[in-house]
Amino acid sequence: MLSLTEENYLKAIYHLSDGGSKSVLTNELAEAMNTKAASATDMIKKLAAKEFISYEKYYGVNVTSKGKSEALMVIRKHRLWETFLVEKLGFTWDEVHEVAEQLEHINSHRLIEKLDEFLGYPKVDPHGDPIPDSKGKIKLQPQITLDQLKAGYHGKIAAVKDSDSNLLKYLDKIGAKPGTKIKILGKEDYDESMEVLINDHRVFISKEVSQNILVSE
Amino acid sequence: MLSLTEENYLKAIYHLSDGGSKSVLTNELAEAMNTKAASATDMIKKLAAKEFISYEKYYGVNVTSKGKSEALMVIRKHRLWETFLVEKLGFTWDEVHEVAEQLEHINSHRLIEKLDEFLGYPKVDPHGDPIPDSKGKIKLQPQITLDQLKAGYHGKIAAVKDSDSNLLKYLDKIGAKPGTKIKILGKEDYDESMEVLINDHRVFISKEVSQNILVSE
DNA sequence: ATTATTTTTTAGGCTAATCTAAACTTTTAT
DNA sequence: ATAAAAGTTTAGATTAGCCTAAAAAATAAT
Repeated sequence: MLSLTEENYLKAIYHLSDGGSKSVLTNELAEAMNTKAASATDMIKKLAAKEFISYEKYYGVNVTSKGKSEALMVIRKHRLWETFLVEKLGFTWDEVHEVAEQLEHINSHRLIEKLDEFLGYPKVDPHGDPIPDSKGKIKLQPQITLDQLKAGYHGKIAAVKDSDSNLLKYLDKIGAKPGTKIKILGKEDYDESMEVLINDHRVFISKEVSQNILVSE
Repeated sequence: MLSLTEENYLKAIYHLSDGGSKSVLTNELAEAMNTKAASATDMIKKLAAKEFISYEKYYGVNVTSKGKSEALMVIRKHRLWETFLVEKLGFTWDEVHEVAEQLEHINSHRLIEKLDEFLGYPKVDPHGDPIPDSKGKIKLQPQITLDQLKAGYHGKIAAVKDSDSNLLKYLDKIGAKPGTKIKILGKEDYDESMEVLINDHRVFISKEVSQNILVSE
């Protein structure tokens, strides 16, 4: 059984490692957790002792398969709760993250299965991120950010990065929700800003914004 | 802001003091919290310093009005979550306590108001206990336990004490739910066991059980 | 290839919540 | 009214998670 803090560290490691595909450095982790490197080292040792990660001094950490499934369960809970907050309680998608950060640590297998059922077994959360199933299986979507594409591209918004509430508010304002069709009308070479078509509206977006929009097709 | 542990101690003090109407002794509190008296003393000092309780050495603690409203908010959350678990997720009433103990510590004013709305502003939880409103107002029902009454009494089950899951399972089995009519057919002087009529069924119950059934009228 | 810089780890301390054992108060019993 | 018992508090340790400062290792720069 992991403590709340251990769970948060493990989740951060999982995300920073892109789902376990690369190793994570102590400083990266410390920054993500808003702590100091010394604290991260302490926690790394603890998680390594419990075999959720593997760790070679000075060379960073890797998530074990045990760690992966544990992290995926936390992510499952987080995303199911986010879905609940938006679908059932009428939260806007920029409000949910903080609360879901708390709810994801509630420990009850039965609760999460019942919640999943209540929500109708959703496949993605309100930001378009896939929800791992009860076995921890997750559908990794091809993650291309909009900024990597050229004028003329058209496709669908698959997801948006859910880090910052202000960004989410802005994306909501311009109609950039998962599922919406999007087309790049033009791209400025100088700063990589672009004009896009969303819901028949022409919008100018900066590179900073286009980096946070994930598209498919 | 209270820590999770402080919140739990305060809630226990509130309950042990019958909503603030009597003082609570250190040992009582320690037992309720499954800790030792020394730990209870430490926490009592902390809560007293923060003015949630008043405390005179060796003579027990009393909840302040600040403490009362804080405790009532925790109880509000607990009972709303219990209602959610039963009404929306299909939990049985004997399963909810443990999970609600965790959920009651989620910190989000908005969440609890939205949840209340989603549930249709319920007045009582699945055990029949009143739910404090958003201002902390609670409707104290006349709390008479069945064991204090005599043969011939008839009335309605107002609530059941929700301490023990096994007791709740048993009460469910004999049909003793809040709202159900109940009549005392006979009472045995020797051990105060009684025969009662619930839903047209005659049931023998021990004093231990009748002490956990609260009736009204 | 040595030195300088950056990164990481270790050492030692702090706070919250717990414990045991000892000291102190209050209550009960003779 | 004093001694015994019960209850409470204090003193001193422990663990988890965090910190700063110093030491050690890896990387970069001359």
